[in-house]
Amino acid sequence: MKPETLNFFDKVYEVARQIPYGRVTSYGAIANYLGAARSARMVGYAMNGSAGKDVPAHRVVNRKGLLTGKHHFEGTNLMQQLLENEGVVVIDNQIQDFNQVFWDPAKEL
DNA sequence: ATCTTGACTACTC
DNA sequence: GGAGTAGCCAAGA
Repeated sequence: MKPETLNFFDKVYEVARQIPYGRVTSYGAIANYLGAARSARMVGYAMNGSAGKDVPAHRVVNRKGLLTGKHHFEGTNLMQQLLENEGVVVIDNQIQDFNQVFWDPAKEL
């Protein structure tokens, strides 16, 4: 495995892992940071393999702050519970004050 | 190599 | 303004 040929997934994992506590980001933001702005779907897809890793996938949501991927978690409300536990207000799978808790890796990293 | 799929996003109606 | 359609890219079969 070549260093410069790091899998897209691995890059996503590294970025997602650096998401600060109590913050969230969007798939598109991560994809943009990786240089693949149009691969937002891939980011989410990558999260699919984040299970068992230190990747806080629950901090990654779509650009609307909606917990679209909550179904991929164990429980249906686990993702929301985790976010709320970090201080993020989530109501009905929708992150409140998304703009405030939003964390852009391309700008803050 | 071709086709399908997917935790997305943006544009249109 | 809610819902539908299309475009995108990368990975797996």
